[in-house]
Amino acid sequence: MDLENAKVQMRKGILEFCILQIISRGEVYASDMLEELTSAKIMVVEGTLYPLLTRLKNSGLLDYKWVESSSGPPRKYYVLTDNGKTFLEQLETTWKELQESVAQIILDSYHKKQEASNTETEEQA
Amino acid sequence: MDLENAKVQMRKGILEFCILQIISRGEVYASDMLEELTSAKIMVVEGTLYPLLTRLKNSGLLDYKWVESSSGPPRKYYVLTDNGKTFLEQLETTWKELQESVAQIILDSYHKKQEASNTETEEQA
DNA sequence: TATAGTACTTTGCATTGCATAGTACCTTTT
DNA sequence: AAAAGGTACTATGCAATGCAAAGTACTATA
Repeated sequence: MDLENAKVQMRKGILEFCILQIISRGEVYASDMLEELTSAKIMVVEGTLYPLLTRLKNSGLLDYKWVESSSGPPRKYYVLTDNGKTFLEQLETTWKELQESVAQIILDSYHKKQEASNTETEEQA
Repeated sequence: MDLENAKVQMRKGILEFCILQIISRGEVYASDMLEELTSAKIMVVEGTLYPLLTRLKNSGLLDYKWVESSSGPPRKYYVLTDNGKTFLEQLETTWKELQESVAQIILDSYHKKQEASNTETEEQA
């Protein structure tokens, strides 16, 4: 069982949320998104990002426009559609709920270990 | 783009962590794990849980023993191995880091929207 | 013109949760 | 005793998504 794989799997499913968040700041193109993610210590590769952007565009959550670049090839700048904004809010709620769920499990584990520890102490006394 | 699917995808990758957490409390069998997860609002089905338990056992993170039940068929009680305990700690760190990463992205989005908003105000003045 | 850098596209693969079907064991009912 | 019901576990095809890698396209520089 591989910690690196666990990190990858944990990342799955939240990237969509993170990308929509980043795009919600305003027009942005793929390479900048990658930098933002990396800056937040979420390492993602282009083979992941581009298909994801395509999926989101095809689902009507994103729009894009081509913008000529003064330092290389043209860039695809993405923005959220209204549907995208709505969906992002829903994802934010979902993410919060998930965090709370996990926190509850951790807290319950802590309490039950305390209970078990107290029980053992009583048995020794 | 389906919110329910997004929930499923967000769940992927963290179930392993949640299950190890639950088992870290002490011996527990599958149905009780399902109840604990459901109680924390993480809805998981047996077709997910059992293969996961098998994978964790095969990876040396879990051990189990059969216990006769007074109210039905025998049950498989799982416990963490030492490797399992170590790995769980690593997963807890990984989860925390992921939360922080997401929080940073959200915070950056908030700040950048603020900047954009301030810029627009200045332009109007 | 060739090379380098940048941006985007494509695709096979690995992993994992879901849905579903099925097996097995024990208890209760007929 | 046999059948039905309840509980626990097993197996598998499928969908979804991130990774790794290969490739295309555009622009700037050598």
